[in-house]
Amino acid sequence: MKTISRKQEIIATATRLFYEKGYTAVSMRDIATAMDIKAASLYNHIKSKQEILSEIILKVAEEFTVGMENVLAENSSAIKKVEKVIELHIDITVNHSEALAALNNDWMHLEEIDLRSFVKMREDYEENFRSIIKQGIEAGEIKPYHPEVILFSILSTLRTLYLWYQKRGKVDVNILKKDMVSVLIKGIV
Amino acid sequence: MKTISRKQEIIATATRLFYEKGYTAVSMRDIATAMDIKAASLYNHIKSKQEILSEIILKVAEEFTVGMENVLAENSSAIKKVEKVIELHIDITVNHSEALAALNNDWMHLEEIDLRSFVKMREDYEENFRSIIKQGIEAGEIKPYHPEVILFSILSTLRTLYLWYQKRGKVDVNILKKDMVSVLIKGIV
DNA sequence: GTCTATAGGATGATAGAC
DNA sequence: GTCTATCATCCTATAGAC
Repeated sequence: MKTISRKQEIIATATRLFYEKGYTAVSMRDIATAMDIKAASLYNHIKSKQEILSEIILKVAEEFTVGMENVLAENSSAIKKVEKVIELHIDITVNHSEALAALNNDWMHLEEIDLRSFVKMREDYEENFRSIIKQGIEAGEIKPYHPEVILFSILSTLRTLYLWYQKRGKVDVNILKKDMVSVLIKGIV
Repeated sequence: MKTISRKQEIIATATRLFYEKGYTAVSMRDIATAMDIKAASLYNHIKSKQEILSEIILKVAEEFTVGMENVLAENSSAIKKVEKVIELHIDITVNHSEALAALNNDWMHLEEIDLRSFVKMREDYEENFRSIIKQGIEAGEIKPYHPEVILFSILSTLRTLYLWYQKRGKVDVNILKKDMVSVLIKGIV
């Protein structure tokens, strides 16, 4: 078992503080104080505040991207793929619930290169999810509602799941998956 | 037709900027520049930055509170009440889409008195919605899924509707209501 | 790897002239 | 009602000692 590096410790502390107050409202002094060191010491491990944000957001964004690619690579029905996407969100929520606050609310404070990279990943993700739903409708597996409404309705629930997951005190993952799949899917099949 | 006061102009400008970058990332200078005046001039109309935030958030929060009271006062089925709640969210989204960003993401920066007042309203609102759903389940109108999952799933979609509404370019309200009600309700009845 | 000291600039807010 | 000038404080980040 490797002990986590000082850099990872900084990122973990920042992730929690960003979750509580948002990126802009948290100062380098806040992060340092929470670690019982001085703000200047942080710069021995990271090069800027934006780098911290970038590491938090892009790491999780890449997990979504890889997860979606795996779902697309499957040889299964559209409805089964939607189920897999729901499970992907739940797994990431369980493992990185606090990081999702930054990803949802503070992505616009990324520096330009990272911002472009993030927006691209998010757009691709939505587009992939959209085509799964459209294929499901064409195949007659999913009811012919406006695909955009279905996409938005499922995605907005999954994207804010981290807020609820924190509040409820870490429900059992498998029960969560079963119930979420029921509620989100039963309405559209 | 009364022309809007300078104070309302400040609030409208701040609402837009808070929507784009978040409360903490927007300075009084930013607000003033957007109005083509100097930051010091703002203080002739408002007493602090937090007062602006408070006016934005509490005004909309009160609309939700009043709207929910009207729904509860109705003599109708639980499922009809859920429909009315969905329509309430859509109406508020259409009329105050930018203010909903502050309400969703910046409420924690309210000063203490307003913070308490806001949290109370939000908790009461959720509790009222929860009991409508529970009554619907007891009456056999709503499927007996975990009420918390139903509550969260509907509420998180409605709460982030403002993001989607902005992006889609102002869909027709009545079409939006019909589609949202279908997608959100059909899964649980 | 952490510290003190500090640069250089932004921030919310006030005082007082016009 | 807006301005200029300014205060006191906070901010990110760097330099250099230990």
